[in-house]
This record gives sequence, C-alpha cells and structure tokens, in this order.
Amino acid sequence: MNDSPHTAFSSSLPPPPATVLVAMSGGIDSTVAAMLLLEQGYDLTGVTYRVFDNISRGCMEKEKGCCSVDSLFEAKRMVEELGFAHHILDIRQEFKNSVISNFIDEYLHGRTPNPCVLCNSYIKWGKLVEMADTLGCRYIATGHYARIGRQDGRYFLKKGVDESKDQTYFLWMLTQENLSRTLFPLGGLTKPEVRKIAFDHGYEKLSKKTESQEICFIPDNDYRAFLAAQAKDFEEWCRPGCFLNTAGEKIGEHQGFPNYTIGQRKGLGIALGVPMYVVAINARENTVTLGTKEELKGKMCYAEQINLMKYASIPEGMTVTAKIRYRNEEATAFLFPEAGRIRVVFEREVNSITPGQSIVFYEGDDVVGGGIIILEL
RNA sequence: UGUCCCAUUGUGUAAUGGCAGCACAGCAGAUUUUGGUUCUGUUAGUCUAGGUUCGAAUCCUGGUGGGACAA
Repeated sequence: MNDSPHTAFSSSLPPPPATVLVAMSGGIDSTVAAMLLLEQGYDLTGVTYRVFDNISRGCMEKEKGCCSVDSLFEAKRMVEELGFAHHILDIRQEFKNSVISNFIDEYLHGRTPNPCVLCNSYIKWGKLVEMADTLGCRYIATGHYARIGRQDGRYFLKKGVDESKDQTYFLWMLTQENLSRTLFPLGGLTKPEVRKIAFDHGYEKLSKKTESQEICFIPDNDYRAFLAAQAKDFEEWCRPGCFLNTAGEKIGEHQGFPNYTIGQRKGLGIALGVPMYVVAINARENTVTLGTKEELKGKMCYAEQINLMKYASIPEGMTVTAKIRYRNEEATAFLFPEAGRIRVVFEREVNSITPGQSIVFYEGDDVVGGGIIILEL
C-alpha cells in the first residue's frame, strides 16, 4: 500500500523507452494508463476504435458505453493534451461480422453470449496486435484492471490488485502472443487510486467520470429490441411458446425463447406465489422451463473453446476455483479434460449455470484458463 | 330446474363487526465493461344494488358470475 502508483508496476515492466500502442477509449482508465506510461518514458501511440455507429441508430446519449462516438472525440482530445500521436480505426464492419453476428446467433440458439469476451479477443487485442505490427510498436497497453504473470515460458493473467474491479473474467480468451506483448499499467492500482491520479494531473472532470456499462453496441440497453431489429427473420425465431415447470407441464405462455436467459426472474409475468426463474431454454421445441431458486442449482457443466494460460495442459481432476459469470463468487471445482473440452464438476451446487457464458478457472490470483459453458453434448 | 357453497389489487391468499395485510407478478431506483441475479422503494383490491349498525370485506335481502350436489 505504501508503494507509489508508479513503482507498483514498474518492476514487472521492461525497461523504457519502448514503443507502446495504447488503446484509448476516452474514459478514465485508459487515459490514466497512458499518463502512467508516459511518465515511465515510453514512446506512445494511441488508438481508438470506432466499433459501432451509434449516431445512425439515433442514440447520442452522453458518456454511455466505452464505444460511443462521443467518447471517440473525448479520446482524441485527451491524446492531444497528453501530446502523442493518435489514430482512429474504423472497424465497424469487422465488429459487426464477428461480435454482433455471434451475439445474435447465440441468442437464436437459446444461449446467452458474452460479447465483451469476444470483443476483447477478436477486436481489441486482435486489431491491436495487427496495428502494433504495422506501426512498429513493441508493446500494446490497455486500462484493464489485470496483471500478467510468467512461469515456465508461459504468460498468464493475474487478477488486478483491486479485486472489486478485476477484469480478468472478460480476458480469458487472450492468446500467449497477446499476453506476451501486453502492458496493464493499472493492474497494481485500485480504482480510487486511479481517480486520484487523474485528479492530481488536473483532470477533475475525468476523475469523476462514471463507469462504462451495458452492452456498448446497444446504448439503450434493450437487447431484445436490438435482436428484433437486427436479427434476420427474427419473427421466425421469436414466436410465443410454452412456459413449462420442471415436471414438463405447461404453466404459461412465453414471448419467444430469445427473450429469456437462464436465471432470469423479472419479466416472466407469471405469479405462482414464489419467485420463479428460467432454468432451461429449449430453442428447438420453443419451450422455456421455469423453476424455483432451488431448481436453478447445478453441479456440473462442460467448457468448450478452451484457452489455457498458466499451464500447457490440465491434469485430470485438477482443483481450481471457477467463475461462471462476472461479479459472482468463485466456486471450487474439479476439472476433467476430455476431447476438445473440459468437464467441470463443482464441489457444491452453484446457481444458474448458463450456456454461452464464459467460465474462467483460477488458482489464487492466477488465471488457469477459460472456456464457454455448454450443458449438453 | 331444485338445494348448497364461493366472490378481497394482475394472480394466489389473510383479516369474523373496529386502521384491508402477505406472497408472487408489475413499475421505479441502486449495483454492473455481457445477459441475468441481488438490494431498496412503489402502484394497485373488498363483484353489484339496497338494508342493519356509531362502525360492514365480515351480518341480512335481491341481482350478477363461478363451483358442487340433486335431477
């Protein structure tokens, strides 16, 4: 705690000066990250993505989402003040073809996607590395609250020191190549410390900026309306169907399975005297099964699209703590590698295991790896 | 057609002559770089027309609607 913000991370960084491509969102985190790198003597170039055209969707809400056109100008202005080169990279087409199309496709298959995970891997780091190579930058940097560890020739993520802001859950898909070139200047800092740095540098307004939130390409936060507007033949997919109980009996009518997600309680419009939650979605049958909080619990799942970090392979029965959604407590789990996937058995039952969401495995602060949850083979 | 029973917020239920309450649903806010969860706040009701009473969801009479038994 007595470490100054600067020495807190300098020991793990390569000796400056080195060239760094820093992703600037216009928010406080990436801006402070850039400030810290500058003070360390790095040679910076900034880049801001234009991922989605919010203006064309009639939404000009201020300071909403990391990717609004508004924050784009904010980022450019910041970089000008800090005094290094800045590029705007228009990747709307790639973003639409990867992140958004996957988002829609997952919902139409009855799963619940996590677009941030894909975006980090495909867009943020994918494009960052590409651009760093083009510009001849050795490193890339972002304002995430995460750290990087190294062991036996492998790179892995470590949780940010500020556990309440830890963002490793969204970064499990990063490759060894990604990690080997990444700097996280904020990994050793807490959010209040970051705000103070911004304040001390004279950026009072920035220091009080609210957190970005919601899905960045859905500014009004209504993903159901977004699906209806963007998904091809949505009416074909989204038809009223049966709410079932866990015994398979009809207990009501739903508004189309893509409108629901596992664990959902609000918006069911069904009153049974006790809270009911979505416990299963069957896209093929167009049924949505409801159950009590107790019936929401589960003890195992599979993880696919595995990305390993700390170790090259997972020993049979390895004990880890697993996180099945952001801001959830980790749960002790045992891993059993199978062909192309991992079977995950939880020590105790956990709530609402949701197909499509990420599961991330930890060993203390270290990220062992992660995958996408599926329940049935 | 005869007899009996029932009717309270969107739903299910408490209150037996004395401030209509609870759960679920709904709505709003807080939290949150995904969806959801969670927390806090909140809207809304005595089927209808009369009568008894200081006072009626509650007792009496008619009506309406639903159910059961009888045929």
